[in-house]
Amino acid sequence: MTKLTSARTAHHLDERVAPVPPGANLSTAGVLDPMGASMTFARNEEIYGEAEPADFVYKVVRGAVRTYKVLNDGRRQIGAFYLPGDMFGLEVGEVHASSAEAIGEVSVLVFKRSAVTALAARDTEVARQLWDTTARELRRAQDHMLLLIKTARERVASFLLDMASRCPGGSEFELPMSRQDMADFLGLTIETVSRTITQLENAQVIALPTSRRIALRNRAMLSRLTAS
Amino acid sequence: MTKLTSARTAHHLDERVAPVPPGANLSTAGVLDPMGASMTFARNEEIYGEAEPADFVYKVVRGAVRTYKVLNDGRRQIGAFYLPGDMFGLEVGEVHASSAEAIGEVSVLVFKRSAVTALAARDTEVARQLWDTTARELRRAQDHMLLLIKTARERVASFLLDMASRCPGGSEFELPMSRQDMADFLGLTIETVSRTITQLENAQVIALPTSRRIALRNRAMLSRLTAS
DNA sequence: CGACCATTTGATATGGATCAAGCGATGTGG
DNA sequence: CCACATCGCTTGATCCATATCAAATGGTCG
Repeated sequence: MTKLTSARTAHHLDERVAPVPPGANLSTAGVLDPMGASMTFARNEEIYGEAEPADFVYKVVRGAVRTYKVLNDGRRQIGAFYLPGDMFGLEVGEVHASSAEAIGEVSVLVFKRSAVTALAARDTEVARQLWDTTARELRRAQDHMLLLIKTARERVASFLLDMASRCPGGSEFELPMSRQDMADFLGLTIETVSRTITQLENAQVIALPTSRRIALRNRAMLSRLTAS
Repeated sequence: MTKLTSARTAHHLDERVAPVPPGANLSTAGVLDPMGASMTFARNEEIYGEAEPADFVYKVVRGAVRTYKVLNDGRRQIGAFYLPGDMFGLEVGEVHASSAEAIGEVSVLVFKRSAVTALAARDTEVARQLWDTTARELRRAQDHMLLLIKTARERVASFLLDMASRCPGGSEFELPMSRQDMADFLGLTIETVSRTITQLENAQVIALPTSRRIALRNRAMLSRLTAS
């Protein structure tokens, strides 16, 4: 795992974050999107920190984001990766449960949480969608727990299939994150991740046009290696 | 980990599950409780299965419940233990994300999900509480992920402190679950759990009046062993 | 008492971590 | 344009925490 010593950067949102009108909704269509302020973050820049006030909610427009928690000695667990179209940073409590960082250059839409929850108080449908967003995160977290009891090969196989389904490009796609990020997501070391990927390549299950680019060669086999 | 071959029992709720009147709420005070039907389950009895329709929501009255998921080869990950006062089985989607079983003899209150969500559609406060319940589960799951990257000793220490805070009796309490359940919750084997507990006992950090009964002797040390 | 089940303890094996070095791509300054 | 530092990734050698296999112990209930 990585040992982090953490540097902290703060961001202050200007007043361009408009109030949200009644009647809007949060669906994938992004009806809310025009209400959000656009912001960009540099590679490895912190978007928010764990336990900081959760005043904003985010939606990825371009790039990728990681959320994570760290133990007192710096071991890091990445809880999730967010890709374009994904929402993150939504909390019910007053503070963020994890930290969030830009993986590469990232642009996001930012919404005032108070505006979103105010809208939910008036519109039942919006309230349901907020709840649904949290429930989806919960299911993801539960699946992640299951992943963390698998073998290294099973974890990597599961991860690659998941990324393949989320990245544009079908069976060939670009990983937005480093091997270290993958390792901290999967609960493995960077060396184990690297070796496992090499094994899969040798077994013709995948190909690696570049180290960040994955081509699925035998999806059925990969699926089998997943342990469901 | 346990290898399960799974036996499946179904339960059918009689018509004593009453509709929920507007104005009630879900707080710990349990204003909703009188609306729930009481049911009991025997040791190891299934309460619901993964992917079954999530028509009911439950609240533990007496005993303890485990929720879990299994891999295709039977490895089991227990997602959570629910003790008296805890709510479980609440889903946003149509089906349960995990299975649930009674650990010992358990009695629960059962609510129709449709009644609860109908209430939420009329009462903003109830809607917020449902969302909050899911968000609390999410935070728990995120903490659980973090636990799964710790060492065996750290996991066991974290677990014992968590149970101590949730069980009545302060620094001496009864574990409701077997070593196997603990192992499947912690992502360890039963042998490793047992040995680790023995180590903690030898180090005078805890005492074991019986194998199921834990007395915390040095909470500060246990806390330190937690790795935060 | 005797059977059964949960738990502990012991001996050994192993998957993944750790420590260490090499390699290739990218960028920088001379 | 090239020497060379840097960074991300891979590969190799060894170690160790935890799993696995096996057996003993202890508590519970008929």
